[in-house]
Amino acid sequence: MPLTPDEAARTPRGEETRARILAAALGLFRAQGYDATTMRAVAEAAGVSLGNAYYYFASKEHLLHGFYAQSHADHLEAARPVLARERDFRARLRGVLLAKLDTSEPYHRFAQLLFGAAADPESPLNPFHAMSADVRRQAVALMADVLAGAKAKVPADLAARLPELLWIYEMGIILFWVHDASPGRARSRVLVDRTTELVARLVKLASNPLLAPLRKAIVRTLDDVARDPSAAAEPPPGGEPAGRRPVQG
Amino acid sequence: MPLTPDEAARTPRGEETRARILAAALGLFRAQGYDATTMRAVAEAAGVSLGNAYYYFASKEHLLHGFYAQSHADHLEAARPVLARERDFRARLRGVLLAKLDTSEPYHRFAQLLFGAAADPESPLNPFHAMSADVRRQAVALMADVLAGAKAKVPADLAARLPELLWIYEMGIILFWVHDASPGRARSRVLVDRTTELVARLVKLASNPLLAPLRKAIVRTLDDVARDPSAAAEPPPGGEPAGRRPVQG
DNA sequence: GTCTATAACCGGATAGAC
DNA sequence: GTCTATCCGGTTATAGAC
Repeated sequence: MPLTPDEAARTPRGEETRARILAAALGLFRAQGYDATTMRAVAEAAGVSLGNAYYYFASKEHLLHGFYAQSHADHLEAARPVLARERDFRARLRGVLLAKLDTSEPYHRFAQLLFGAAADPESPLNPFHAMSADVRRQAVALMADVLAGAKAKVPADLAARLPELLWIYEMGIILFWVHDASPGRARSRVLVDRTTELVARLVKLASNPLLAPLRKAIVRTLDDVARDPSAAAEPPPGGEPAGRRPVQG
Repeated sequence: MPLTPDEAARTPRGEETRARILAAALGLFRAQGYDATTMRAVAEAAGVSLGNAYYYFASKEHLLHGFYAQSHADHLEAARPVLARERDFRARLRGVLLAKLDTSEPYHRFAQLLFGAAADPESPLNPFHAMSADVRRQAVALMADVLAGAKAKVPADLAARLPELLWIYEMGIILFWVHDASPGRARSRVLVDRTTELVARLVKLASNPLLAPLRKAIVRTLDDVARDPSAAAEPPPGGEPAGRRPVQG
């Protein structure tokens, strides 16, 4: 049973075929959405057989994985100038989030689906899931950068957790954006505008000695809880379980 | 084209058949999960034909709708004693959330799927979606009750928004719970324990005059944003669109 | 209006030959 | 690595019975 060469040895030709399939899929997803795009259409557009498409991507969902990577790369690129220019925490945060919305806009319809898959813990696409740990780490790292490059003073205990908190906040923004039907997603941009200011004020408040007890309580809770919330059952060493996702979809 | 009698005229016999199908589905979902449960199996377990099952439930997803209703009814029931007994805000909130976890526990595996569907704005199951507005309203109403029955003093502007905020908080708890693989979902219970205390402290702080400007800014943002975040395109009056969910799934 | 039975369509996924 | 053939299950359609 030759499994798909997900991260495994890749020949140059295989690599090219794989890329062609992914590109075809992303193009169709963007043009028609996810459901309307059949694996058969993807295969045809890529000029390969249906079976061959499945050789490279174990399921239709796995094709979405390529989207995450692409999306984050685009985001990094768009955020670069902001991070280079701004030193104010709020300005950095705001710029990075708006960059996220900008780069995601062409995929708005499609992103809804992503969020659906992302909420399913069994899905390999779930950002909490081990397989996507990489994507999540990178997103958190970006928030760490937002913070590190700012002149804001943040208590050490909070600073350790803040990037993760900001990432969760970013997820919330994206969730709103996904549901946002306003023209040009204007309301999402307003939301970023408003809430980044609030976040900045809260972070500033966190240094207030009067609020130290509360801050410490919050950080302690985070510490206790942050031990990988998705520490799900390890996959049995040396092989896939008998059926993949045997129970839930 | 006779459509399914969703809210429409129901004869007693039809009502009974409908209930039998739903019960069969919920049982199978709970026992085997969603994917593993075929519509054919549901029909067989309910003692009806496949066609008949589709006569009552337009799609497999629609069966999930029954779950929301059942789940909330169970929650209300379990929360009743707590709400009758406790007057302390934090105790009420904690009791209600733990009741939610308790009543949801048998459906833990299955609930993951629900969350997947819930994140999809096109899905009729999405709690933000109009079709489920009812379910959401009820959940928010429960939180309003948590607040109203408590002796806590909350500034009026915040009090108006707090039930919704608490509901979002509840959603976050559920999201964590869905991903919680600890035995007996112990970590989720700890999370409720810890965070309800933090929430109570925050609510108490909200009355502090020193923090009034921040509170007002937050409430104003909420007011501006709360104008139905999912005000998606109205469905064309007088009929279903040509294809349902033509683009996204 | 409620229901059965059956056949068919469609698309995701798999098996096994080349 | 790639293909063709096939399976499986959600969904639809039809035709008719109570």
